[in-house]
Amino acid sequence: MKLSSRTEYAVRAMAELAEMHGGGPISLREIAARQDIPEKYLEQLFRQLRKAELISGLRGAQGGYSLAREPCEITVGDIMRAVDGPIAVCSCAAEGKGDADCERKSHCAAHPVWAKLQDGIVSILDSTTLYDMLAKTATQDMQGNRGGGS
Amino acid sequence: MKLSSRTEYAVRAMAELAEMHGGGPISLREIAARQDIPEKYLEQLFRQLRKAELISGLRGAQGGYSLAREPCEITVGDIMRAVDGPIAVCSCAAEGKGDADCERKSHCAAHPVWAKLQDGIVSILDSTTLYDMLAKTATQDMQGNRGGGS
DNA sequence: GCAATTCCTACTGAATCAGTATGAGTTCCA
DNA sequence: TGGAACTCATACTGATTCAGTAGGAATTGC
Ligand code: FES
Ligand code: FES
Repeated sequence: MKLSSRTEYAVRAMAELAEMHGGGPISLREIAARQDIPEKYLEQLFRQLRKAELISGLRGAQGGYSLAREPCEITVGDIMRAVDGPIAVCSCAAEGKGDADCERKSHCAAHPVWAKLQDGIVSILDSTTLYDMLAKTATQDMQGNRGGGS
Repeated sequence: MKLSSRTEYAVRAMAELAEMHGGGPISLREIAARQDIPEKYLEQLFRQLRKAELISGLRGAQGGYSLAREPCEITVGDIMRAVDGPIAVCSCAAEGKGDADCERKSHCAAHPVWAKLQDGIVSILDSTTLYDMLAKTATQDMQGNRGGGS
């Protein structure tokens, strides 16, 4: 029940890209440096993001990457699926599997729970766009919960 | 973003135990057989569930396991934490970590998303009890979606 | 033409995970 | 009283996945 580093990195990098949206393309190197992500690793992720048509790359000197759509049109779920494949809480409750799931499913007490969990996760991920993310970091007061309780 | 087999097995086994709740203790072997889970593996999980005081074991011949509380008092979250440790969507957003998290957190655009996700997951897991699970499998009509496509 | 950059494949070392093996301690029953 | 049926505990292993690296080809601006 944990996010992969691919997802964590990819989302952070995309947020960075969204923040710069509108200007020219930004080099992978710059993003990697600003977010402290291994360059070569991020390169791999960007290739997948590009294949998913979330970003577009511009080769050559002065090249770089930029968003392929508006920030409000890219969700965290999109990013996650691009780098990690379909979202699946467990093999018995994955998205995009019409019928050929677990044979046990019909009489399994656990299945409705996994389905509900899957649904909850997907709906959060799919309803949060890059735009939302930036907006939230700007109005940072709701997160300002510091001062450890004893 | 996937459940461990520990969790999947443990929840299924606990559901089995809940179904039998009220009668005498049930042997691990029987549960393992009915749910098709490797015996020795399940034994390991049961030891953890016992330490977490979710079940209690009775040794010797005719011994076995039984729930240590009522089914409505045991949540899926309890089971999960018992076998897999604290629930943490990522290291930056784990439960029970007051302050010493990621240093990046305060200006990280991704963090609110992880926090929300974490929160959503935990609230589903903590609000579903074994009792709820059994009730849902009883009224199985909402799940009765069969008949292969094409 | 050369420097900066994206694009692509393959590899590796480490960590985690699922599952086994083995044996000791306990209790019921014949 | 002995043994069968259990739980309890620890340690090990093999497989798989994951995070990260290496090396190089193709493209473009200056
Ligand atoms: S084991 Fe597959 S649905 Fe429960
Ligand atoms: S990287 Fe830790 S909160 Fe975003």
